[in-house]
Amino acid sequence: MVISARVHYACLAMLELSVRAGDDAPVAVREITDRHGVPGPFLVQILRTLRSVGWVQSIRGSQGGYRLAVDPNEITLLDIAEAVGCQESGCQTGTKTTKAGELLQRSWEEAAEASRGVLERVTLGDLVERSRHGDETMFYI
Amino acid sequence: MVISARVHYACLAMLELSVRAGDDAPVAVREITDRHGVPGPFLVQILRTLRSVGWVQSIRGSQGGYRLAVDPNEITLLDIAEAVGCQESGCQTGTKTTKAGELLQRSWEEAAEASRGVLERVTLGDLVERSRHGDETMFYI
DNA sequence: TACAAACATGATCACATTAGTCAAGTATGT
DNA sequence: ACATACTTGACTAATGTGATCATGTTTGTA
Repeated sequence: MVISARVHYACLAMLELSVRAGDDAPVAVREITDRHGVPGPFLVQILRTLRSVGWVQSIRGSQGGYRLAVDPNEITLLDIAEAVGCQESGCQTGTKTTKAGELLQRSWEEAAEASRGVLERVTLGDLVERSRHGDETMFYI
Repeated sequence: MVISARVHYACLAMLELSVRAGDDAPVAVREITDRHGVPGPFLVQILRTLRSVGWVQSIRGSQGGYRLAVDPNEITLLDIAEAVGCQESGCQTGTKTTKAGELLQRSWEEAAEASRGVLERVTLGDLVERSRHGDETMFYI
């Protein structure tokens, strides 16, 4: 599970749209880039992807922008990461299939599963909640 | 935590050297590449790194090769991954420091920590053990 | 209707990393 | 001496990522 800038930006955008889900007016790309310092044209690329999976809706023309098209409680960080494309750490090398190779491969998969497990337990709704309240939770070490 | 081919190969080599730690003769690069199908010159590069951190010893000349220089029970997969260099998924983007950005960053770190946790609980000794016995353990889902 | 705001789309680029190769050199056992 | 095997440094090719640009289309508003 590699968290690229693309994934980070996508989550920032989805989070911003979640926070402003109740607004009448859609959110312009410009507003997101200004607030979070995300490069504009790059964010447009990412929003296109998010639209193609149906999580955001775009409104064209003047006063246009983007709007969340799903329930923030139904979308997890893992969903977003997978949607905008993060390479799985599958590590497909041309190694012969040996016992050692299999054992290692299994460990890599367990590790990947562990991090996926964390990300699939965090929804946009959770983060909106945390950003509004004091955020005293977490760090259950 | 990205598991690159380099990391995979490094672990294969360390595992092979662990299994044959009791042998009199050192293990030639050629033997590892033949057994596991790892590209030779690339493995040499990796072994150089492993030697620089003191985990393997090289014996030059005819009948030379490599030998494990540490206790297999003291080295974990995480150690090896970090030694041969795997990029941390720190995701340092130029985003402004916003509440949303911080919350996300914290999630990325928790996810990375989870996968590191898995890898730091697997030692070379464990894998040697598993490869010798039937390997009925694991898959604690 | 004209215009500006704002999204749509496709092409393109620079850069870093990764995987892998090559060549020339050095050490050592037989 | 000679073959084996490690040493070292430079080098290449492919890939992915982050990012930009130009051009087009839609739509609200004066």
